[in-house]
Amino acid sequence: MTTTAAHIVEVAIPLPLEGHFHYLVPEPLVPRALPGTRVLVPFGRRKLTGYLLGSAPAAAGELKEILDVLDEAPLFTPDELEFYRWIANYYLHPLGEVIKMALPAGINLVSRYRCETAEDGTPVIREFLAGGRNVRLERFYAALPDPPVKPRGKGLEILEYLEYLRESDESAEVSGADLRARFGPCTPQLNRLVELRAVRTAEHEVYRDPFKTQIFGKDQALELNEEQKAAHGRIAEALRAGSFAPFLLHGVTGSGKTEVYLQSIAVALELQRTALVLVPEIALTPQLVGRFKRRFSCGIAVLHSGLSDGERYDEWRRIRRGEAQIVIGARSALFAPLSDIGIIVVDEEHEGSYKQSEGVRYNARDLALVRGKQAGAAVVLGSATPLITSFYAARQGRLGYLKLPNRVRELPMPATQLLDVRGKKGLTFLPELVQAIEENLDVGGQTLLFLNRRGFATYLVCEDCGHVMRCPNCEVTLTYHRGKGRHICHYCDYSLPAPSVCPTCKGKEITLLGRGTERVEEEVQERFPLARVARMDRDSTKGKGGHARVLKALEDGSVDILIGTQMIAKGHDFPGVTLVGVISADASLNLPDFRSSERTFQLVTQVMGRAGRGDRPGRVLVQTLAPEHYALSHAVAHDYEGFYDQEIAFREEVGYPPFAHLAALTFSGIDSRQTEQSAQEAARLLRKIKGEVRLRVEILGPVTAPLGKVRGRYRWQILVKGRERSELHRVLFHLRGSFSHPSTIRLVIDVDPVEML
DNA sequence: AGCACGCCGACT
DNA sequence: GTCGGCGTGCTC
Repeated sequence: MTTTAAHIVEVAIPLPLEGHFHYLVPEPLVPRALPGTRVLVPFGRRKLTGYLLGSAPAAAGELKEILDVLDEAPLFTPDELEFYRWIANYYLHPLGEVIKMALPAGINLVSRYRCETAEDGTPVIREFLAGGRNVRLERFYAALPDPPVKPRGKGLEILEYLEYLRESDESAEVSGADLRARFGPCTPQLNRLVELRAVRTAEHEVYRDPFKTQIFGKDQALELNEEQKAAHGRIAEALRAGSFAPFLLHGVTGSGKTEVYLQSIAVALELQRTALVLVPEIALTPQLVGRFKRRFSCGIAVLHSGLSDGERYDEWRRIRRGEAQIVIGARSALFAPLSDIGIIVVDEEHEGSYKQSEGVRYNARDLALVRGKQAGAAVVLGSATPLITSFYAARQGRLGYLKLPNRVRELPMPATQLLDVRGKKGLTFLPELVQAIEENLDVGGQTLLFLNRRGFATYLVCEDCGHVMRCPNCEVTLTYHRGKGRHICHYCDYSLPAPSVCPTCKGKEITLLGRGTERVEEEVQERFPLARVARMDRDSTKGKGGHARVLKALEDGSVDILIGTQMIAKGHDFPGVTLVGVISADASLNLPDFRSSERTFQLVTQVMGRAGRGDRPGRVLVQTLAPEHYALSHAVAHDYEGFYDQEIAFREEVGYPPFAHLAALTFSGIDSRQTEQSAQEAARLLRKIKGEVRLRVEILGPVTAPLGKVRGRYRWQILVKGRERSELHRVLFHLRGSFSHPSTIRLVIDVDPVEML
């Protein structure tokens, strides 16, 4: 046995590189070089932070030595590492980058170079390390007994205050920031007090608490109805059993899902376990955090991308130290360093915002199941309109199915009606909708008008030659935004000033076809001049608080009619809304995406759910060119089962399996001669698939010819959106004849992990 | 990702 | 003559 063998470690580097690297650990660092710590390593001619994975048995070649161990204690546990490895493997992403993404931002050291001028005037390049931890230290003050001398003036006031505190608590300390808040600027006085030995001082780490100044009241568990009790009972039973148990909580809008979450979490806490709650958007966290703070007296941490690096790091440390038992946040909260998780809630599990689409591409809804499995936790996927995938998994018995078919407090579901707009294309509102809005205004109810198209006109046609204005990059039609006075591409943000001349015939007459929210807002104002009208979409809510401002106006009743895009469909609870009008349900129905029916059903159901949540019943009118489409007919009938049955049948028929989030293509055991054939077959299949496709391409075997950008890699993945389909064809083209020996190419698609657990 | 090495075009 | 363009290759 050699002594050095034990001192070889495996290190993951946060760079887009396959594989890990091995280093020697110098003797003095051995006790500190634990798995889960960050280490500073020489890498090429740079110094980088890597993550120590564990000891390695032996390694070939010359090894470099670790320069330093950067942490006193591991940042991640073996369990967490296992989770990171799962992610790296599933999403084909380097482990080092996965770990970096999972840990709070801004704590890594990297070498940088700086040009300095030496004393003799010659420039020198100095290497230094940038980045690093981000702990806030604050100075605390406490009175000492029997001060030898007392100052006068403000100094005396401060001293008397500190002495007063000391009487009730020997160890009472006050931060400099608190003293300055109380006494105004007083740094010189404080320094003087320390100098006089009347006050002692110490530095402590402090947390930056995003909710510090808010005061929360207390509330109590609400009475559950029968279905809520049944759902809660099954979750509680699973928690007591203590093993992995995934559930789909299918509760109609307004059915009280949150109360089920709260009471289930209470059970987990009683069992001394912790809880993780994921919400789709930052905008929804404050509302929910308030509700949790009123209900629970334990530590609650919040994690989302709206926090500063410092705040996030502080919340992370609180969680790691076990000072928070509940974590609430957006998708990145999935990586909260909670120990012994008992329950993971994924609220509005159907929301697309659970997908991370930059860097490590992951879906927090999927990974919640994986983390839950590893932790032996209950995982509750909650939604009024679950993913087809989830519903299918529930049917197959892979997810426990918990149903809340009724609204709480015996509120009825809104009365709904489809309005056929065929042959009435010029009208924004059919007479029935106009009348319903008038009636609703008369009785003082609020109205939501939903249209999933921003801007003023969505289709710009030249009167003279019929040319349609399109984006030169994306081929999509340009949308006219009256507010900005520009023609804008909603795909890439390319824009032209308006009014524009026709690019082909230089004609000046451009007809504005198609309606966006801007035009609907204008029409509503013309038609209902006395109504107070507001608009909510990406354009009208730009900047911080824009979103909250519109919602506040709706809440306090200063808006009668709100026009908006899907933003208005999301989980807000406004008791004053009694009428919902869908201007056109067709925009989302005709998107080139194999999930357009699913999306439309979800969107229409969600927006319908905003109606009648208060004391008065709600009414919904849906205008469409396709009233017999099953997504719409089932939505307005509140017939979930019917819709899911039909959609699952459709998926099976067209070959988009209902257990896959994306479409599936698998090619295995292909040798060089079959490659061309398979590329052609893949291209043919891909033409049939609409929407987004993520392909994992694995080549097992030697690659002998250049493969464009992917040369030298044996595994990679490509995400292909509709308009990038040609990019995939290019890659597949490159695959042809690239293998001198029989190889295996597998093109695999994302499958819901619940199918694999 | 960086950073070096290397091999060709337009510059003081 | 060399400065710098980015193609290619490597990092324990």
